[in-house]
Amino acid sequence: MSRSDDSEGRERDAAAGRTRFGEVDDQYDPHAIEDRVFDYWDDVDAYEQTTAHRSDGEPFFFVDGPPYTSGAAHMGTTWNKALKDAYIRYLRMRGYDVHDRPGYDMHGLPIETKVEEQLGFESKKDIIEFGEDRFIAECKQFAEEQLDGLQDDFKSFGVWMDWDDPYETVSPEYMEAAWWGFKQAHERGLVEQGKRSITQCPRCETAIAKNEVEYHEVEDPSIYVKFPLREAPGGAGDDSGREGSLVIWTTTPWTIPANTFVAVDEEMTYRAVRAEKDGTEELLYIAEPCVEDVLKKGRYEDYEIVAELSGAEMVGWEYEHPLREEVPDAPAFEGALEVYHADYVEADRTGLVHSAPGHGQEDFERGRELGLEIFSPVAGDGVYEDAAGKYAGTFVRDANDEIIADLDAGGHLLASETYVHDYGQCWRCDTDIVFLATDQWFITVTDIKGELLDNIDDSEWHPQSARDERFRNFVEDSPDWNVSRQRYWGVPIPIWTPEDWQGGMDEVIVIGTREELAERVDQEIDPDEVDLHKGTVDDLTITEDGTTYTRVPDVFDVWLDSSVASWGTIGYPGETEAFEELWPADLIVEAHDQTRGWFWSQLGMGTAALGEIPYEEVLMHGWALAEDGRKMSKSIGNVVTPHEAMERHGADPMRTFLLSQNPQGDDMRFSWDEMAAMQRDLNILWNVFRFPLPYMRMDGFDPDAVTVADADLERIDEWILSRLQAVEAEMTDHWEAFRQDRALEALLEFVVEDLSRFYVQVVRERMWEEDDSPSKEAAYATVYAVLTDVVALVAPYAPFIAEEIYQHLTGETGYDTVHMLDWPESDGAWRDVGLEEEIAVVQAVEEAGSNARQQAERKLRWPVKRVVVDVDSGDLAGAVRVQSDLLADRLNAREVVVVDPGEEWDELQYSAEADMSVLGPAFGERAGAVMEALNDARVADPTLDALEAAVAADLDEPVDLDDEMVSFRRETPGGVVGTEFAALDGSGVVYVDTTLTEDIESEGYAREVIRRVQEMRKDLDLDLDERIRLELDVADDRVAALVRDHEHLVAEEVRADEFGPVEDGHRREWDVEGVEMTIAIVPLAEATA
RNA sequence: GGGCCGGUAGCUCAGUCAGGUUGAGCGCUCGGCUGAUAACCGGGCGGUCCUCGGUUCAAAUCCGAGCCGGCCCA
Repeated sequence: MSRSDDSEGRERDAAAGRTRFGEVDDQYDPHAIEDRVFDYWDDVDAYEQTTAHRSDGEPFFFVDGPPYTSGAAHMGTTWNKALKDAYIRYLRMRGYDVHDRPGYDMHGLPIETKVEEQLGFESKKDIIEFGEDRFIAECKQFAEEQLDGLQDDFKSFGVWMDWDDPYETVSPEYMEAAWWGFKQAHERGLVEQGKRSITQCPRCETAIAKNEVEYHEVEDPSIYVKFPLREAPGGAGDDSGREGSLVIWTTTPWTIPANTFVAVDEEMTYRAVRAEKDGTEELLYIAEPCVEDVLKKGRYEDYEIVAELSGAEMVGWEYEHPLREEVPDAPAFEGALEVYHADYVEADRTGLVHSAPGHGQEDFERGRELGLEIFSPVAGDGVYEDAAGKYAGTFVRDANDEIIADLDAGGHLLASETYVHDYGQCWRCDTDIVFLATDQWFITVTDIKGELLDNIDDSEWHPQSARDERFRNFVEDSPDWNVSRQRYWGVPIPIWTPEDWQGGMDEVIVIGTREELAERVDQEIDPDEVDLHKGTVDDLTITEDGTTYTRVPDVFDVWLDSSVASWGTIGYPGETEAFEELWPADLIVEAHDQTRGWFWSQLGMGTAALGEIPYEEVLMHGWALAEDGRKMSKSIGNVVTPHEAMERHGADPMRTFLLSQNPQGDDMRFSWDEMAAMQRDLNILWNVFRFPLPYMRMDGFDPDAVTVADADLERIDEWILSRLQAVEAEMTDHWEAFRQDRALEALLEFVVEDLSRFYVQVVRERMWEEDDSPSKEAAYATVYAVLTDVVALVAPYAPFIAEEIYQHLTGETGYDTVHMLDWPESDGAWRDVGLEEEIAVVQAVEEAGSNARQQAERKLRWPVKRVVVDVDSGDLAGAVRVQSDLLADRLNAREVVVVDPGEEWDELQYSAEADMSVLGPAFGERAGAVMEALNDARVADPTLDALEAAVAADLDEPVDLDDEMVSFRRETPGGVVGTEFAALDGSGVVYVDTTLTEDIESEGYAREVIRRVQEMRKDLDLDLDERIRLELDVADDRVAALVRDHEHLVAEEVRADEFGPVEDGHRREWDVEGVEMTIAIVPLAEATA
């Protein structure tokens, strides 16, 4: 065994990681361990060995949800990856060959926006000037830089995935997977182009997904507008028209040019009111509950109700467009400018709703139902087109004031004010969104909704309720999927349309693979080399049967990219073997925001392309909230970065904290305190591990020669092994139920409570024995067996400390990495429930005994004469008897006495406390005397009879007592304190007799001396087996004599071979319980040298 | 505005499905231990179980309404 005291040498040994029972740091230092273990993993190719070790195992197809490559990993991403890493490690230990390719989502508008910022761009025009190809190249470079940063972040806390070969959504193979999936959907007839009301960012000039819309407070106009009802064209005799106006309310004046109809609720009651202002009268139609408010807004002085009618009666009424002069092209087509029923009408504001299918989403849906044309005179940049007449060329929001003024001038404005409400903005550039009806490409998932809902049932979720409530609700309500974006950095949509295309999907060409692309395009391309981004494919044309097809200019919504990950990550359709073996995914692990994200997009795409849900099991975790319970946010200033957490506590404590959180749906609240607590628990593990090392090293313990199977185990050894089996079984159950947090709780409780606080405390003395003994070997073998299992159990949580401990325990004899171990199987042969119960009794009795000691103010160092355990159950009595030696040891008692159920400890007496409010009325003038007699009485049994006898004897006359008059109190003999306890199904009292005897004092003082000598040995940093010479001067002669009586004990415990004056040694003055002592020690080797 | 989740000790969370005297860790405090020692152990203090109403002999738990936080949708 190499022992080297220079730190350099120690580091080298540890880095090699192969020195069994080698020296370790006194302190648990997570950072030092990480540094060593990272180097060590590199040296032995730990990751590669571990994956190779399982290559023959049953395949397990895990699919990594690709994080988006903008910005660094935050606490949520870190939690996510820690969970993935822990489950992958666990699955590997269970023997699976786990697919662990990480992935990155690298396309999309967010990256374009960041790059635009970097380049100082303000609109699409800047991109076109810069050059689309150059811009795409910039985006690619940006995404790759971010990817490198994320990889480093994930590696830094020990995540083991296939970092050398991540799947990237920008690679040709992956983009091909998207094309292929889209083509499958097309072949099922699920792709179409159509107008849809979409949320458009006018700055980015593209549709953005609904979940990319963020809502913030804005102040908008709030106007009430009168739409004049159409008067009868035929004059007075014609009753097809009517007088008066419909009153509508809107916060978007810019949508009024596109007004197409007014919506009412058929069921609602409306009123025609004749309102008067400045001497003129107007006839207004308003919903009944809104009349007062509207007239107040319009500052009308008086009004009368002319008629009351239902919404149904108003349907079909016609009105004039209020901006006809300004916008001559405003809707006038068949069916326009009429009143219709709509579900979205509420008795709010006016109860009549201005509806512009070219802008509003609900308006659009209703307009389509009604078969109305969709009029949307606004371009993608939010600027009015020519159809908007007077307003053409103006940005819509800038036109609000002018429109309001025009409405006022035309006599249509009833009231105008402002309104503060939440309105949607683009999440990347904060520009207010506009609703537009534009041409987009869709996957019509609404056509296969039944199939989607059926397929949900093929997946198992944790928690299952998320699937059945949240996810199902979302899928039921989901509209068709708009997959097109009018941008640059994305997977180009692989649709080629013929010249003069009329919209029929039979006439378009959809390309599914690079091979097919190369075959069909007019240009010469190499399918193995071709880049599929816009720069390349925009120039490709297809000519078939004399018709030339050109590609549509759009790219895919970036959500489509990740939706194909389950086959993209295994190279399908380019490679088919892995797909056939693995697909669909066995497990995915993401946060609950992905119900509308990746969980959904994969279901949609998987069902559209392959008719199946692409994942079988989902672990859905929550978000990482800040310590204040709110989300971490730069603006609130409550962000904690993983980097910061690791700097403070290290990777293992951070991981362990994250993994101690319930992974099923609940948000996690970050907590520095909890993370520190995890570090403390790992520290206890560290101490448990390093405590026996010096002894094992000194004795040359060989764990391969002495195992628990053949060692001469003591009961306590069998107990800890039994507890270990119980913990292993419990942990496995929790892991299988996706509750690694509960498994961790069980493990830490075992390590802290059973192993550290109990077992190690009990076996310490066995390890201190200098001579070889079967008992010591059994203790070594037991600790060794427990620790080697514990490091396996802790490995998925804290891979670094697990590795460090494992390498020190096994040296050259084990695997090159702890992560190659199998998950420990609970071995029933070691299980002994009766023994576990027995020790539980010992722990309960010890706790009560310690409490009694504390009350008696007798510290543990001083022995007590005896401990009496009075119990009410035979099981308890039996357990205490069997374990009385252990108990005596734990409580430092000379003797343990059991009082069986049904028996009384004969030294115990009872006194009675008199209740004068009862005694008074009963005994009248005798009450005082009775009370005194009662208070003085001591009886052996707590019964009224005994008490009556005692009182009668005292008073010399009989008394008649009842339960109401007295309450019994236990009276222990002098020097005895009792504490109650409960264990198994019984209870009892532990009495500690602290009566001092000369012998006890002698040992007590001797132990005081021993403790102080040990501290002085520590001061000198002496080796464990260093012999010393000891000088002892005690100021009190009596105490000096007492200590001398136990000189042998002192000599043995402190390894003092000689007593007598010490010169030039280490000398200290002590105050022991008020007695002054001077102690001096010197190592004998030094003294004789 | 709607769906889902959460609100229990100063802090982090169990307990809620299946109603029966609310538990643990951390913190605080008092004490103990002393070759695991810059560690460790024990005792104690500490709760309108978010609020209000209902069901019930009995509600943290079941029901209804509301408030606060989170995610998603509008």
